[in-house]
Amino acid sequence: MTRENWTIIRDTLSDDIRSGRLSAGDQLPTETQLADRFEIGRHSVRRALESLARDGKISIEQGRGTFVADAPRLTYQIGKRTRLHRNLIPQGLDVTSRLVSASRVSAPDEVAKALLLNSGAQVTKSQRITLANDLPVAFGCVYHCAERFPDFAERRDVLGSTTETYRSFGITDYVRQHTSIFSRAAKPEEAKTLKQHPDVPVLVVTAIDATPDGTPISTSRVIWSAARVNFTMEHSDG
Amino acid sequence: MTRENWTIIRDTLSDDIRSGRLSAGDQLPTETQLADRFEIGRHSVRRALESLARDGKISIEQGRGTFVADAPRLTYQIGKRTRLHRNLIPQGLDVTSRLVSASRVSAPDEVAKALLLNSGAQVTKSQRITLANDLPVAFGCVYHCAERFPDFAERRDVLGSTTETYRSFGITDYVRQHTSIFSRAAKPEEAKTLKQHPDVPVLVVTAIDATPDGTPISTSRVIWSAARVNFTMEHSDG
DNA sequence: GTTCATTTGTGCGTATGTATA
DNA sequence: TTATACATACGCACAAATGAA
Repeated sequence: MTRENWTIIRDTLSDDIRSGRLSAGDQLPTETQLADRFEIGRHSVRRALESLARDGKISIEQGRGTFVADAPRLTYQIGKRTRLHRNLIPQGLDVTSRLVSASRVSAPDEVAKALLLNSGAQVTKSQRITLANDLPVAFGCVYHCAERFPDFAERRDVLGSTTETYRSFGITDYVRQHTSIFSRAAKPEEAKTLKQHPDVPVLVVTAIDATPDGTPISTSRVIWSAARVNFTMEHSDG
Repeated sequence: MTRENWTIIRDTLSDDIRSGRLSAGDQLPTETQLADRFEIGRHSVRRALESLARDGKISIEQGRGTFVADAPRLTYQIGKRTRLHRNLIPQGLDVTSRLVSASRVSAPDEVAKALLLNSGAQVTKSQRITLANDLPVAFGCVYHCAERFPDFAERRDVLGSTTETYRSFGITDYVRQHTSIFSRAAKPEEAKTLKQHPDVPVLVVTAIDATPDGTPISTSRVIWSAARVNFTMEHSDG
């Protein structure tokens, strides 16, 4: 079994990145240059680059070039008290979360079920995107019961934190009740939103938050870049 | 922006599978036949098939052909009391777990740290593979302190369950203390072990189990097929 | 056990489209 | 507008794995 051509260049570049011969943000040679240097076809070069892009090691940008990725994989802790900012800021990342759109819709079946509402009840839908050091890492939407939280998205945008927003509705504490995670290929729009290569998969995280007595107050569905996140869970009470 | 060729065949086949026009286990036309039928090149066909394989919808086997996947995505519940069999049997899947190898090694740094042992302490390493309906879904290894659990792997193999094995060591209860999950591309051997297409990513799950008083008793590192699993977590105490 | 047809895997050359600066 | 660099696409050849004759 002889070594395949494309794995040679993949491993060479991968080593160059790990060892620091290529550092974050550096531009790689063009595909044609790599093909010439390694004396292989451009198809093989592209295959190697795709493989590296899928692992988040490089970023391929049409018309510009190929660059060593500069975003470290961030750790996101899921737990009973999942809080975005407490979670990500300690890693030295500049984390921001931006409201993309807010609307009022009749609840899709899964949402109604999660929030214990009648099928088709009115809910608010807030779409948000989360960036770490200006690079998107996740985006998705949160649903709230429209009757109880009529202007959740707007208040959240003004107050700057989910915890504060709930407080403004008289809810002093809330906990994560349920989380599910699975992996799938990214849709083209998702790859674009996350500014990642179309072949990088995404992790779909569905969650339900509730008040401490167990009443569900929100459900969310967030698409994470699989190459840029690492989930951890502590199963104690914290 | 016109539609790309390869996405047409991907979506056509994907629809055929969803609608039941192609059912589990069916053999797809050969790549050449598909290229002829859709009047596109074989490269585009292969690209579409790879995309479907990455999502676990089909299984591509060199020398045999391409088949509609017949394994449903299983749900694995992670929680304070994670138990393999209680977890997977209710889904109507025939779940088996087989010991691949057992050995005694000096603990790698991460293992020593997780088990609160001195660096280089002796630990037992059991490698196991888990199958659902005879198809591999995960494989990995569990480490135990060699002093406290000298023959864990062998006892586990005889007794048939982890819970029973711990009981034989005088431990009547244990809980999941910590879990972490991230996604990466599969290594070629991993793809082979999981009998999956080389481009399907894997989810790496690292965990620490402990007695209820918080003393760690084992740490594990399990590679899951990203296309065949869906993790869920309940954050209550159960 | 060997040979052979079948089917997927790897690889190269080439042409053209599209995004970026 | 132009040049550059990545994206899509086709055709062809040969390698490697499988299974049946």
